[in-house]
Amino acid sequence: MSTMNDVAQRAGVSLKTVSRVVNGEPNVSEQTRRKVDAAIAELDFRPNSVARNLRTGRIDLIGLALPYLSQPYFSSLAEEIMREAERHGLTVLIELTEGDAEAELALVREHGPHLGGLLMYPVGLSDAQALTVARTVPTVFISERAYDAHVDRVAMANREGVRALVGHMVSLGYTRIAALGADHTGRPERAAAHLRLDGYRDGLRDAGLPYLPELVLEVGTPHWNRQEGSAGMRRLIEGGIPFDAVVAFADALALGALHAVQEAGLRVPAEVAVAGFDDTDDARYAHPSLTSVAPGRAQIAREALALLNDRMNGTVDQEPGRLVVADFQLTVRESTLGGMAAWGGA
Amino acid sequence: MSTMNDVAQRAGVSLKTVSRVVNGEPNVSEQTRRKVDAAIAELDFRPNSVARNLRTGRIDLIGLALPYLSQPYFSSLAEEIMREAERHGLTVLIELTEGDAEAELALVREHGPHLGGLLMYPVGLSDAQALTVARTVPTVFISERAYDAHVDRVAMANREGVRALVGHMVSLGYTRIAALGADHTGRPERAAAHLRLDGYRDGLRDAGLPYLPELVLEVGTPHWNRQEGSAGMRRLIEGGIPFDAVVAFADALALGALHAVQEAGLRVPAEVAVAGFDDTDDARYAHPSLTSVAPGRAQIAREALALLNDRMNGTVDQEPGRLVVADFQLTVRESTLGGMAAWGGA
DNA sequence: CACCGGAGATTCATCGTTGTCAAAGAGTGA
DNA sequence: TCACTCTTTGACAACGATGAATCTCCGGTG
Repeated sequence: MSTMNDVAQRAGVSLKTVSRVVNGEPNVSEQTRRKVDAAIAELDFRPNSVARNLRTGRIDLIGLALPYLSQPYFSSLAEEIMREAERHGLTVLIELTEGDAEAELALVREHGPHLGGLLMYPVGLSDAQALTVARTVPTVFISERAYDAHVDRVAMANREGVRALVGHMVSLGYTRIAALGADHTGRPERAAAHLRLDGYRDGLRDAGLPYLPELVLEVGTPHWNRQEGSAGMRRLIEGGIPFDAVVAFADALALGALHAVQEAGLRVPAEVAVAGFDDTDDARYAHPSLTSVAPGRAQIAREALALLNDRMNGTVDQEPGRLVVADFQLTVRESTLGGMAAWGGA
Repeated sequence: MSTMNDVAQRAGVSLKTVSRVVNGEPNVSEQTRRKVDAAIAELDFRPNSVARNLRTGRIDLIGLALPYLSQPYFSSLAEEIMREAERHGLTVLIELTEGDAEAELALVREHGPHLGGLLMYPVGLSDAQALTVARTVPTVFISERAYDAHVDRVAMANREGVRALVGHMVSLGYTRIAALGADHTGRPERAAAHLRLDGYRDGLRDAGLPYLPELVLEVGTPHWNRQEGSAGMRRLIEGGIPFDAVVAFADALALGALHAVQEAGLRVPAEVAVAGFDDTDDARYAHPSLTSVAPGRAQIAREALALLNDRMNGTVDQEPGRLVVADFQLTVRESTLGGMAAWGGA
């Protein structure tokens, strides 16, 4: 590992001049610059970011706090964010919270002060705690839950997305549309479920269809998975309640529902249409491929980093928190259209 | 952000004494230690790891280079590794290579010198390049491909795992067992496929069954996914070749196969048994739940970090590379047993 | 009583950079 | 030629911590 000093000696200039060249500062003659560049190349010198960070106080390392990595939505979000961060010249440090408020706070206490910024998908954090986090380190939350007005947040178009999904179903002639994944506990960490249910109601209202509580299925676990989806759907089927479409609030639920429906001998989409939310890879590869709301992951990543960048540069230091809602896309596949695309098509 | 200096002033001792206390060094009186601890608590002081790293040259940050995060095997591996690293007091920096040798090298050139160590799941790296990487930074490869004898590597029991899987099938009475996921290109980056095929042959030989080339299905893409699994299985079915079991070399392939088999009207496992490799969550939640070889992810994480730790401490500096093969477990579920467990069990 | 050993604490230099400030050279106008 | 810019360059301190060397007591010895 060569240092700036080595480069300086080799180029026959002072250390500071090398620093100037490396950082593209002005007031270096073309000739010197070339000499230094040559020496840098010869020694394969790379500035020591540790030392640089120490000196400047700026850190090009940002944290990304997620509950899990093993769930498709989070791993693909992480991928997008890492790609976007690279464009900003930032390195991403992923931290797992397992959805525990304690861990979320501990992480911030521990690493927060030594991170340039933090992107966090909070789960257990209360309003007050979120504020604490944001005061420790420049933070942008990626969350469906509305926090106190003083923190920045990027969210999905939960409500509009499901509304559009219902509209899509209606336009295809389905009228008894079940909702899968509702939550009636009202707990704030289930905000996504609440908003999506609102969207479901909106969609029905748009179409002049009645809201039928018996078509609204609550599921149990805190995180939506296939088992829950399948179990919920079976309850509906066994209850003998007629339905011709299912809007699931997550792809995992939809995939579970798909199974239960097919297991019951119903054809998808001929007899029952199924759609999900998240547009994960699993949805694309399902059989039949699953219609889903793509929440604009790339845009979420982009916006989150844009907001964070502002915070890190102090551009918006005292502003109240900003909220960005990403655009969504309705990705229509076989599970609501039938026979139009080969299995596996996008 | 308070510094050691602040703590020193507050406690009325020298900066170095604070350093001693923080690092648990001897030769500090109990009384002083208490004073310092109190000051640390009052100021909520946390040592600046950037400065510490600069001074000591030791870095508690290790890289984890993976091709993707969005594939279940990798994201769950990453989770395990992060958990294990925490136990060693290390922080993990995940880097994505997209399976490109160029990116793998670039990453090492760029970040390598400033990382304490590196865990890498190489894809495109040649033998010579792997050695280059290992010389840049203490490295442990997690890879099925055998590299040059001078690098450390942790691998799965590819061959033994599939062999056991075939044995399991045989013990249940299946005799025409198809292999899904073979590779005949011989390209070294497909080592996993080669080893698993070897295991398949071993299993047949153990049982005294003939190796039938028409039951061995090659798949196309570099990474195994459901579409490929399903396409391969359909070729087999349409070819009219009789079979009563499928050993897929990856869960994704097995899930695709499951669909194709069921689509063809065959019951699993009554008429056809299906099993995979990797033991991902998807396998557990599939319908029927999928028998799979669990490659010992936790052990892989543990061993990889143990090896890396040695390298980082220079304990084994000049030794030739070491190879650890993790134990595997055969996780038997409905897709080979039938009717014994409720869906989603195990 | 002078001397020694050792625990407990301190001072000073240092890791590899960047910010500040001053010095040296080059060019300009009077 | 001199005073005065403006550009280019360098010396030095500093970021926050640790390692080496040193200093200060204090009790124990001969």
